[in-house]
Amino acid sequence: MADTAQSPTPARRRIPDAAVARLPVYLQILNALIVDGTGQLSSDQLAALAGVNAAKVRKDLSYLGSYGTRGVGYDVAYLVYQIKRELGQHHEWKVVVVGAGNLGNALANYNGFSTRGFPIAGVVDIDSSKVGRKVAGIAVRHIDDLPSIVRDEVVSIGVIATPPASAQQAADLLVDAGIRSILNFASVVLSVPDNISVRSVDLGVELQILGYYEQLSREDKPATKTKREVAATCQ
Amino acid sequence: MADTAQSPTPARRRIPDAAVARLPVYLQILNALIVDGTGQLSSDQLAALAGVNAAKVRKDLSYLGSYGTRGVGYDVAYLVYQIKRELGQHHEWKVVVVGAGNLGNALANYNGFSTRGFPIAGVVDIDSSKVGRKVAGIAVRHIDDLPSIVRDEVVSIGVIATPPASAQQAADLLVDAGIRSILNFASVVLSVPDNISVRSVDLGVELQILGYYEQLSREDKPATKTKREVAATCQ
DNA sequence: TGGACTTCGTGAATTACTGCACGAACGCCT
DNA sequence: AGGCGTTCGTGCAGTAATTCACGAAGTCCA
Repeated sequence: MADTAQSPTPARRRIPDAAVARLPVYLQILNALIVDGTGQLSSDQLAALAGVNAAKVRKDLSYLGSYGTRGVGYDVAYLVYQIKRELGQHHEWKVVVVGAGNLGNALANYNGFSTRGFPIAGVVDIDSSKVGRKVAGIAVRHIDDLPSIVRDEVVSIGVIATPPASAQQAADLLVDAGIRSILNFASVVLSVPDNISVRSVDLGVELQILGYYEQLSREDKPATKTKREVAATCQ
Repeated sequence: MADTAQSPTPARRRIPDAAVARLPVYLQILNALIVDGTGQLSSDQLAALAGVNAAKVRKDLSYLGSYGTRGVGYDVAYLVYQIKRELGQHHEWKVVVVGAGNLGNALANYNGFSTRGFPIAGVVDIDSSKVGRKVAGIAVRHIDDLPSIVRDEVVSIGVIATPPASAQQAADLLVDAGIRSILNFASVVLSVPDNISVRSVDLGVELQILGYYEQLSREDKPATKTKREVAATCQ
């Protein structure tokens, strides 16, 4: 998925990476269902909502323990509780954003962070002219303050929203400040120590992947279709 | 994967999905090397720069054809040419952005789109008060104009940068307008016909995945380490 | 020219993930 | 209480992806 990522230090206890990546999606769906007042649902229903196979849902959930009821399904609220526990979402993880440009701005203003348990402890930038400016109610601070922000606010995750040329430097500073989990939006491959987790989201890469499949489908259509391919493509 | 993604209609000709996701990364690195004046490089070197295994690099590149020279390595410029060909990057794919909020703004201002062959043909929003405002030199248009923009500008890819509640509606409109590839930044699972490719990037999900591994590493450290896990975690 | 050295390309082995299929457990209804 | 229908949990087979390991093909230099 989302997918472009350096391997996030798979210190795997037991849950497969692929399942870990799906649990937050289930969680998101279940949270929405709670608002709707849904109390129970089956793996079939959840699978439909998540756009995956029902067996996969059951297997993914089974990594958490046996929390379903045969003949009935899963209790939504309880499942939310268990997924949160497994993901470590029972307490908040504070986030610091490096880079107060367009993207940093958008990220700071993005509600999804704080509402999903990742409050923004600070936004820093290397450009002194940006320091002091307010972003989503938070004053931008100078990158030199990074170590003290991380220490004082107990920040766990660093988000890199700098231009590509500064991203490695930002990563180094985050690591020096004691951060061990980095979400990188710059389109460069970061070099970090082995015990640091990095996930990279590169918008350009995502588009290029889409472009590949777009091209593929265009090649397929006009050509005299090979049966196999058509079977896979058509609805 | 960037991970979080609905399967992008794998109408696979031959290249495995996992390799398709890595080719853009290689391309990015190689483009930077051209600027540096590097003419040749080995799979080992490229692997180091991409943070992957050398055998994987060779296998990925072998899907393009046999363009390396034994004993020497790969010609950077030629490799760039071949990867671009395979990814369908020899011509540009136009993009339309739906949603002119914070994220839409950041995306429109993001250089990586146009410089990597994905020029923005338009930005649309449902909110009339935003229509006409300039975003990165482009005037925001009303979402009702979407079909004509897509038709007139020959747009191939739609980017959804709306609030979650409007994302499905945006997807429906994009599909109706003839778009078959969608990059979704809203944190909802979109429901689209089978012949449409969707990739979803959910910032919250990315953080939650990081949170999981962060928690995992914290559990491991203080505990009396199981040898296997330590071997996997330590540098 | 020939031998030493490098590096690619790829079959085969390994590992990870998916999806099926079925037994087990539960609720409901009579 | 017992049988019926539903849905979970999981062993297993199949598929996809990764990694190893080695032969083939090239360069370079004496």
